[in-house]
Amino acid sequence: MTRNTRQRAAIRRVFVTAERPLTPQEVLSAAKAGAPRLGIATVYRTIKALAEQGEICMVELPGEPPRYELAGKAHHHFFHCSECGHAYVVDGCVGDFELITPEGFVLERHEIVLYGKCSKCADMG
Amino acid sequence: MTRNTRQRAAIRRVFVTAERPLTPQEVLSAAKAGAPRLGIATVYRTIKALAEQGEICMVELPGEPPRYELAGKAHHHFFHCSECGHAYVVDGCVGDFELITPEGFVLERHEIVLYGKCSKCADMG
DNA sequence: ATCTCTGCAAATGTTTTGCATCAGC
DNA sequence: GCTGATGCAAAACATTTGCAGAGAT
Repeated sequence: MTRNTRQRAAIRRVFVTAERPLTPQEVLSAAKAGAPRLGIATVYRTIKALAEQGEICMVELPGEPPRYELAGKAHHHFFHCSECGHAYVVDGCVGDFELITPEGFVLERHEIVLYGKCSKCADMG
Repeated sequence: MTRNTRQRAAIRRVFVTAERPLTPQEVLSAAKAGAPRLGIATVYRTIKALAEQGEICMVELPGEPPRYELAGKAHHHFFHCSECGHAYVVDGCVGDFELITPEGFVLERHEIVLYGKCSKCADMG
């Protein structure tokens, strides 16, 4: 990750302007605007490198391929639209999860995933 | 799904006795006790059929392959042990998720996933 | 000019499918 | 004996890796 190539610049720009976590395929499509001959292998390699440097982080939702977003955001979760399939950021958090943690288990982290229709898809339906 | 074969009986028995959701590979290993020449393709096909009939249901956790468990249980979530990788059932639920649902979004369903160490792994560490 | 990065294509790992054979009914 | 179910092997699909050549410094 030492050289500043056209491909990497394009991929970084995609993450900076994205409003939701993106799959590698979405990154490829979007970054091709700035680097037409970009290949999927380069996307995977660059994502891996950016994640290792802590610039982006992985977002995993149940039954979905990994997505990636800029790192350093406040604690948040996601709303997964059953219509368009996009994952939207949901700020904040509710619930005391220690209450349902079984005896003897050590709770370190939690994830909440909301499902339903996003405002766009709810309007259309 | 009309014939009652040795393989299907073995796979059904595995789900009935399981205390946590199982991956297809885990089902294969466990069911081989009752059907030695069982192949992974049969496991996948039988799981699909049992799920379509509503006997079992799919459990998807972030970044994990699908697991399956007997259907018809009360509302519950899962605790995913970062040490042994098993998914444990967590009964009940906390939090009012409407509170964090964005304006205009329609909330239909939610998932909570807890992460940390299960009692066995916590004892050893 | 050097040496990293890229794109292609082949390898990998998981799930699905085709097909000849086996076995429930 | 029919016909659905099985096991094997090949196909499909997403991700990773090898390698020769392109390009940043």
